[in-house]
Amino acid sequence: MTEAAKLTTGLRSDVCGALRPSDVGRRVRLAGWIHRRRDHGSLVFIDLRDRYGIVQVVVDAAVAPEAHAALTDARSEWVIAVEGTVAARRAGTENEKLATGGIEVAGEIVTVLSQAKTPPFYINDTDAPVDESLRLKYRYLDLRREPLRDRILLRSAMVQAIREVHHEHGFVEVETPILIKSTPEGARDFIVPSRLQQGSVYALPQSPQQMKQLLMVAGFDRYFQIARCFRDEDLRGDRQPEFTQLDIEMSFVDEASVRAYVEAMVIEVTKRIRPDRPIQQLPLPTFTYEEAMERYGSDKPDIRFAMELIDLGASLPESTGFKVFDETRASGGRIRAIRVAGRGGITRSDVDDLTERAKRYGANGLVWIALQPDGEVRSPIAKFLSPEATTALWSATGGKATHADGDLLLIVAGPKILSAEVLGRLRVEVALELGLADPDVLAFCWVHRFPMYQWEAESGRWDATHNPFSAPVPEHLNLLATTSGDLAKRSEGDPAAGALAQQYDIVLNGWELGGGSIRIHDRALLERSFALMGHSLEDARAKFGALLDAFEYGAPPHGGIAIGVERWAALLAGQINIREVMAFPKTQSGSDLMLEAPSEPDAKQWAELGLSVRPVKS
RNA sequence: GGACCCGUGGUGUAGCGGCCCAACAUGCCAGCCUGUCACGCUGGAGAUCGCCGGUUCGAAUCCGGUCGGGUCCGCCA
Repeated sequence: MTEAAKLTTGLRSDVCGALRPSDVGRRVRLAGWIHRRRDHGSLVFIDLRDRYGIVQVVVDAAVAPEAHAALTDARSEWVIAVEGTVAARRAGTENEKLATGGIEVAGEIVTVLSQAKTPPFYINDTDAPVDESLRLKYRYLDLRREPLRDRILLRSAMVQAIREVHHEHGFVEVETPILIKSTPEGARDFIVPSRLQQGSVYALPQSPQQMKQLLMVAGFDRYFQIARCFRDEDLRGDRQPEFTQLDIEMSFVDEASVRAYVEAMVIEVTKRIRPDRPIQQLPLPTFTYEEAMERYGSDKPDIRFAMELIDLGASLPESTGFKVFDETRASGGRIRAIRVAGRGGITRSDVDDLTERAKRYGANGLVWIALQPDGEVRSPIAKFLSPEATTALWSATGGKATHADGDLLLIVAGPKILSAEVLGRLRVEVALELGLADPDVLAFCWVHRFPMYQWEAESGRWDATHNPFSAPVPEHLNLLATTSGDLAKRSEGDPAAGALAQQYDIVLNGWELGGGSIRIHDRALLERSFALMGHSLEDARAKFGALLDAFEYGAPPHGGIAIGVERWAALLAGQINIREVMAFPKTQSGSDLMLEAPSEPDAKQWAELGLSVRPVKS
C-alpha cells in the first residue's frame, strides 16, 4: 500500500496535497476546507485545503451546473467534498508555488459537508499578523494555518525520531504517574486534592526524577519517556506551567557514556528533522562551568559568535586612577570587559539603555569606552584613568580599533559571578542586535562540572545548584562535609562549597536544552548530601523514603538527563517562544483562553473534596 | 512580589486635545466577469476607539483605576 492510499477513506480517494501530473485522467474524490474561492461568473476556482496541501478545483457552469451553483454559495472554510477528474493545467496556467500546481481537478459533483462562519482572522494568509490572544482563543483555527500546522508536524516528526532512536539503542519506554507525592523542593508543585483521602493532596510531577531512578533499581537498564511535567512558577516565553521532557536514565554508566549516547541521539534526531541546518561543531565542544562563566558569562553560552569576556584584572596596574576599579579589586571582585567591534559610534541614548540593562541585571553600573581607528577615545572615565592603565586596557582587549566604525568596550566591575553574568547577558543581547548570530546555525555544546551546592544564607543550608540527586565528581567525595564536623551545623566556609557535581547540561544557541547527572546510588551518601541541603534524617525519609529504601536493595550506578522537548522543537523551528510549538499553550497568567481555564469549581466538587474557599484578604 | 509595553470596524494598522458621528488596507455583503491562483471591476454595510471614573467648554487622544495580552526582573532544585 502506498503512503497516499493509506489515507483513503469512505469520503475521499485522495488527499488534496498529493495529486501530481501522473494522476491526470483519474477520477478522484477529495474532501477539505475551502482555502480560497475565485469566482469568474460561470467559472469558479476553489483552492481546496487539507493537512497535506492545497489543490485547485475548477467548476464550469456549462459542464456541471449543480456543482457550480453549490460553489457560488460556498465560502471560505466551508468543508466540502468534490468529485471530479484530474486534468493537466492549460499551458501557461501552471502554478509553480503549489506542489499540485501542474494539475487541477475538474469538479463535477460538489457536496457541502459543513458550513463555516467567517473566521475571526485570516487562515489563508500565512504572513498576516494576528494578536496572540485571538490566536489562543481560536487555537483550532490558528492550527489550520500553515506555519503553526507545520511546527506541530515538525514536533510530531521529532518525537517520532526520538522514539525510533531510543528503541534502536535498547531503551524501554515507561509511563510514570501524573498523580504523585508532593516533594516541596525546588519549584512550586501543582496540587490535586484527594477525594478518597480528604485533607491529603497529590502533586503533579515536576519531573519523573525519582521514578526513573527507581526504574534503574528495578533493573530496566535503559529507560526513556516523553514525559509531561508541571511547575507552578511564573511563565515566560520559554516556560509554560506544563511542558514535555524527554526523560532518560541509564544504568552502569559514567558521565562519558551518558553524554556519548545523548550527544549521538540529539545529533541524529536533529539531522533527521532539519538536515538543512548546519551544526556548528562535532563532536560537541565541552566547557566546564567555570570556563563557561569566565569566557561567556553564562552557564548556557551561545557560541555562534565569539565576543568573549576579557578579565582585565591581571593586566591593569595596581592603581588605575579610577576608584570603582581599584575598590572592586581590593574587595576581591573582577573587572571584566567585552569588545564590540563596529559600535565605536554608539549614541548616548544607546549607552544609557545598555547601562540601564546592566543595572537591572544587578551591576552597580556600566563603564564604556568608545575608540576610533584614529585613536580618538570617548568615555566618561577617560579622564580618570592613568596613562599606564589606559595602555594596559588597550593591550588586554586587543589593541587599537580596527573596525571602520570604531569599537566599543563595555566594562563591568563587581563580584566574580555577578560581573560575569551581567556581561554575559549584554554579550548575547548586543550580538543578537548586531546580527552576529547566524540564525541557521545550530551550535550545541556541553557544560559540566557544576558546583554541587550554593550557599543559602537565609536558611543556613547548602542548596543543590541543579539536581539534589546528583553525585559529586569522584575526587570530591570527601568534600560533602562541614567545617564543624556536624552536618546539621553548616556554614558558608564548609568544604561542600568546593564540591563539583557530575552534572552536565546540553546547550543549544544559548538555551539550556537539558540537564542531567550521574546520581548518587548509595543511601548513606545521599543522606549525607540531603543533610547538607538542610534535611533532617526524618525529613529526608518522609520526602524521599522510597528512593532511599530502594537503594538498600541493590542499586546500580546510574545517571541520565532530561531534555526540554518544546525548547528543542522551538529552536529547530526557528522560534524563540515555546508556545509556537505547542498545540494548546497557556498565557503568561496561566490561562487557557480557549477552554477558559482555570475556572471555579462548583459547590458539589468542593463538597466531595471536603474543601471550601476562604476569600483572600485584600 | 515588581518594572515596562500594548488594547481603535471581523483582522492588521493610522490618528495622540477641536480639522474625527474616526482614515487606510484587507475581510464581509451585493452585482458583473470562462483561466484565475493575494483574480479583477462596481457598489454597500460595518467601530460611541477594552471597561469604569476624572480633568477640560471639548477626550480615541491627558490623568487615575481596572480587566485582558505581551516582554522583562525576581522566581523556575
